[in-house]
Amino acid sequence: MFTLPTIAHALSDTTRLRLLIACLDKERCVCQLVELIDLSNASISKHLSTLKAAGLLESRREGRWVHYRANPNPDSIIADAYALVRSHAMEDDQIQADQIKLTEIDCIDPTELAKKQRTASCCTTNDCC
Amino acid sequence: MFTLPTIAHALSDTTRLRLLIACLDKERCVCQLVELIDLSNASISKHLSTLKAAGLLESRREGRWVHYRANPNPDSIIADAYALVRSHAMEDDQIQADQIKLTEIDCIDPTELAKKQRTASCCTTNDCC
DNA sequence: TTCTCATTTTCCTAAATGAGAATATGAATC
DNA sequence: GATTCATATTCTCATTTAGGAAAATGAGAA
Repeated sequence: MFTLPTIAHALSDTTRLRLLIACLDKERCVCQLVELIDLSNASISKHLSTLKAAGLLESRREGRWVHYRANPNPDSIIADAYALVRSHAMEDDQIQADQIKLTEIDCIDPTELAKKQRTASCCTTNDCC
Repeated sequence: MFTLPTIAHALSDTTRLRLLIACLDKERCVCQLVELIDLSNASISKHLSTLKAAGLLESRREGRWVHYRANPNPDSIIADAYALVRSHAMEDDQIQADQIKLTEIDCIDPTELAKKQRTASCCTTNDCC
């Protein structure tokens, strides 16, 4: 089904690795992941679809929101990929910072996140508008 | 030491995966690997250096020949990568064909291989010269 | 139906990557 | 020392990829 080169390619990008880890133990909606990672929603969406195509994430639509999570009943190769990630990526500084930020994001109503992202679309770095 | 994204990137290319598997259980010189895979020695050499930089292969020079092999005392992350490869890449058709071809290559004197590659440098596909 | 909105897709650009030809390197042999 | 030879590196070109802006999609709300 899923091949090692495809899975390895999905894991070879640090942004994708961060996204996967963010969804390993908890379902996340796209706006939460955009909040975690400082990239456009278009980029996040493309990375998520790469992870999904590799079999590392699955998605579920709920109204206007789409939630991503790790596969709870993975193939053997996917399970081994998860194990590799859990064993050898969690001690990374960026990943640990992400874990902290995710606990903060969990405290915010996703509707608030989405609204913030909507209004900040014209200027992401400075708060001009 | 070696990071998951770097290792995953090395494994994400099928040519590199074939090279790694060819060197998993047996040391191979570059001319044997060029014989296995229909690419220029420049390309093979670059892929090998990528694998080496990721910690997946090590090299040993013996006179004019350079031999590559998997690390016999790997870090935990490298060992897990080897295990992933052994568990989930060996059933691939191309890999199995490689295994057969490698047994044939093992029967040929490397000096013969090198000579053949030297003379065939101008036309790899057809035997015009 | 029309509007709003979260997400995805399309389109484009800039940077990265894979490939081979030509050249360089490092080591044996003459 | 000059030459030969196995491999590595450099250079260039074609293809792929990451990124954002803008348009499209799909679903609830008015």
